[in-house]
Amino acid sequence: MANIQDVAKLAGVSISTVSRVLNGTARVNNEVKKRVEESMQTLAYQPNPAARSLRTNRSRIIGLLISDIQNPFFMRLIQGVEEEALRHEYSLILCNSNESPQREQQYLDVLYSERVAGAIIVPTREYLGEANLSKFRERNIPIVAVDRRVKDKDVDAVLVDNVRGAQEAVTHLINNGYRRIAAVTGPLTVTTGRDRLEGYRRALKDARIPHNPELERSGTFDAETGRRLTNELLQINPRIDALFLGNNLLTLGALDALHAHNLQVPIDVGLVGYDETFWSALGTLSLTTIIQPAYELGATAALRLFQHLQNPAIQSRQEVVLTPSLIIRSSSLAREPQPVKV
Amino acid sequence: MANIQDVAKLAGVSISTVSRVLNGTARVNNEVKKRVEESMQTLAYQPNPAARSLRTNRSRIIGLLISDIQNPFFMRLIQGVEEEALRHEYSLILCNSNESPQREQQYLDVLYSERVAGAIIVPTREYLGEANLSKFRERNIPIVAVDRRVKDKDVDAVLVDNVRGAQEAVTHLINNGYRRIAAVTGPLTVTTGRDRLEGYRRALKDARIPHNPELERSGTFDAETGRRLTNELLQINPRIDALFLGNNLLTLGALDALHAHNLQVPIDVGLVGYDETFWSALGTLSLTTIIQPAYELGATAALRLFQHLQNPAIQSRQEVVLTPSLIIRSSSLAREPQPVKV
DNA sequence: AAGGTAGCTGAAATTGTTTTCATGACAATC
DNA sequence: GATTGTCATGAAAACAATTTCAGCTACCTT
Repeated sequence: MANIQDVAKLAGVSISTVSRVLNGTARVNNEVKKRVEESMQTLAYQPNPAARSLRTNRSRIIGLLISDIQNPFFMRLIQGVEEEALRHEYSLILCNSNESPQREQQYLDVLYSERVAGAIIVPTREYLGEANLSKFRERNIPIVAVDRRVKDKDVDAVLVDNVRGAQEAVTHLINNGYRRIAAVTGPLTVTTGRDRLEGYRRALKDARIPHNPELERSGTFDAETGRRLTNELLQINPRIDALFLGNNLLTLGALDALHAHNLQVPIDVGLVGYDETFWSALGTLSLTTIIQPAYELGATAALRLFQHLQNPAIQSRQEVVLTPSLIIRSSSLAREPQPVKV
Repeated sequence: MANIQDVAKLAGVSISTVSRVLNGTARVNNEVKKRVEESMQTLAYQPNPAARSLRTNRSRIIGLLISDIQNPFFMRLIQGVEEEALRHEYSLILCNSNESPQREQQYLDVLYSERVAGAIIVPTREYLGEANLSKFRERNIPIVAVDRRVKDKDVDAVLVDNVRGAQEAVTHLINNGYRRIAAVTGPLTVTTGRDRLEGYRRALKDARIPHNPELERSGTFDAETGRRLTNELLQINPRIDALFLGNNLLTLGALDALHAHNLQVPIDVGLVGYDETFWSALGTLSLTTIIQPAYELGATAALRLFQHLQNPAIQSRQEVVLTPSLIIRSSSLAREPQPVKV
């Protein structure tokens, strides 16, 4: 494997000059430059990233720490990050915290000690912790939180407006005649759980529907939880007439529970889900859902990270909020529409 | 950030000794060792991976190059690799070729120049090419192909028995009274496409059902293709009575096409899919499918890779073949069972 | 003609580790 | 008592790049 010396020798220059051509850090005579470039070509020279990052204390790798690799939503997000990284000629270290703060911490340590150039994180908790942040800050490694906000100061975030999404979803149910609307949301320790519950409440409030805590359930973002909580809700009398689900996997479990109870969607129970996914419109299934721009979420976070990398001087914290949209299918359309004035 | 010198100074030894303690490459006096370890503790010392891999020409990172990050099947596979990597204290660079050989090549170059310790690849083509392989071989970077076989010599592979899976699926349809069975499979340029078609043919042959090329369609592994090819198959007279699908996304498209034609599964058309996934048993849907051990596929490939890394002397090529299994649900059970003797 | 400057280039230091080679201490062998 | 061997340790080289500093032209200014 050719190294910078070989290139220098072949081109008849010093390694400094080769380095300058490589990085464009200083002017090099055009002819010399050409000769160097030819030498790099013929030797198929590729700079050694280890030597580089040893010297510069920075790699061409960014870390992506997500919370659930099983969730299709995050696959889109990963893809967004990945494509943007490819475009900027960075590689991507993928880490999966599995919603476990311990594992998240473990991976933060890995990313730190690997000296990644930057990190994009779907946090599992409210704070990443000043201990972590100051370590990264000290080494000038930017961090961008994505999908979920953290309370730490100075952490950039790229989010979707969850309050708005949920509010829109539930308002849609109300406008279509549903009144006893229950909600199954994610953990209240993360903004995607809390904000969507908040949106649900606001929609009810705006429509002057009394708030009933019994109709609110929350738990972890998985199908089993969706099934369990939906089962609980279905025990309640009088029966709920609609269900708002806080993410795609919760929806999956809810559908299962409804089917087990022999309840038809939307005739017996209206339904609006969160996250557009493979099975949203599959066969007889036709779910009204909130679409999140998952790909854009990832791509935007990556772009923000690269802004930091290209201009380390940027200090200001930035919060980008993308807008979800409602796609109306039949799972929410069995009652007489009864728009409520707000 | 403390470096090895700081540790050495604090412990009152040379850096060589610290290195020896760190790597266990030679005996160190117990007391000295203890002192060194304490110093590492107090300084929160973490070895610099860049310096390490510069010296050893090997990183603690492995590359995973998959062909479609959107497919839930690969998510499970990724998770298998990721957990095994974590256990061995390796990080994972994730690359997504998107079934494009160009992008695959691009990423192979990235992995090579990043000096990954090893690579796990879901190939998009029949050959990785001797040019690539010899480069990796020269630097002693092991490669393991996963899910799909390549024809190159000396590439380890971890596979699922696709012929067997498909054969089992189609035999099951036959045993349950279906006779005009069509197949929609993936691209014939990859083993997961070709082998499953082969399994389909063998099942028919074993049952002495005449082979009808018109009932075989193949295309890329996505829902749109599944829909299109199923639509084509539904034009044929007399109508097919069952459908075998070559992967999860093809199944998704097929279900859509059947629904659009107002055909009921399994009454009008029996169906067996490939890959167990979120929507296999969702509401009224109840798909008989071939389950692939996706997680094990990834974990096994990673293990094989680490075998190579721990013992670079291993030369022998190994092909591990895992066994798929059939899970019977109602999508294949509307006819009178008519077992065929084989 | 002397001095200053802009533009290129090279030598050498630097980064943090692993690894080779050398050394000294001490025990075992003849 | 001389020689050999083993063990623990340190000094220094090597890895491949970036970066600082200094030097050398060639040209311009006064």
